[in-house]
Amino acid sequence: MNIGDVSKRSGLPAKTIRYYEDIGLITPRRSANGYRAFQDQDLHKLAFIGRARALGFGIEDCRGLLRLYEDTERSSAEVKQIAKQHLAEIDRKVAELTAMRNTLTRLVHACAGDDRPDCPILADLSAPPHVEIEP
Amino acid sequence: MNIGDVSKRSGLPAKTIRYYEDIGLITPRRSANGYRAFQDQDLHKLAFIGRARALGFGIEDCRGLLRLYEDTERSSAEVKQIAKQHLAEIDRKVAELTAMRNTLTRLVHACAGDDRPDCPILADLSAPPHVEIEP
DNA sequence: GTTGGGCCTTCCCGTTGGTGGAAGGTCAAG
DNA sequence: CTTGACCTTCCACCAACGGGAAGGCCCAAC
Repeated sequence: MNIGDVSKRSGLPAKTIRYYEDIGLITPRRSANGYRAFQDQDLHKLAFIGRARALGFGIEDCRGLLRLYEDTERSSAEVKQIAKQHLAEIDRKVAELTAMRNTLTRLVHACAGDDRPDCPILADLSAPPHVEIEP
Repeated sequence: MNIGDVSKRSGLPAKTIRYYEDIGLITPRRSANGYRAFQDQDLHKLAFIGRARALGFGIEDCRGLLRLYEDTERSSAEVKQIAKQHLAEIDRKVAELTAMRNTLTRLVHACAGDDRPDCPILADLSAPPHVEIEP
């Protein structure tokens, strides 16, 4: 398989696949002409990485998961540990975004959005941050 | 005011303030010794940017908001437009993270997390993606 | 006067996870 | 033989800074 085939089958852009080789996630063989010669194993790994990335795992997490995947002596606890940490990070991000969303929603609702210059959004950004104590 | 004072008062790292000057968000004057000489106006702008950044606005949005802030002829509709687009982007990210969170939570719960190698998380990553049907 | 420490300056590299493009080699069809 | 679709490497770029080096400036203490 050439990189184009693998790209189609894995859903990953060829550039990304080359990048993954660069950083040592995969090590495809080479044909005599210098082209990368992918095997099913490589394709499988790339699909694995693609799914891990789709779940938001970082590249180093992917490397760790791949290593555990190939290690039949692994303990599921190691895998779960990585996943739990990532889950915590996601929760952190969701909380951060939700806080932004709350404030922004309030501001957007408070803004008339007409021809006049008066704007609660700019007022909020320019004012010293006033605490929200909404019981 | 030197950069250290402005850093303390605005809560932004000195590095960040220099960066904001680099990209043209602020243009502080210079003292004879080459030090940046900030005025209240600069501090005010930086605080504005800091609050906008805290709401997740990108640098270019900040530039736009700052321009509108200084334009007394603005219409609040322009401001609201930027905020609404940003809000939509936040919603998109929250939805994405929530989808990841759902899958990950299910997988983490399904994984024993013990000494044995059997792991539903790795199984899911290595298998073709199976659809999740939402009721 | 000079030494020390704490500021300040610019400059360049590193981050994350790739994407875009240029310059050039390879291969199969017509 | 040429064309076009592949493939290769290399270099540059994105956001939004952070780290650290090398050097200048300033003020107080000795």
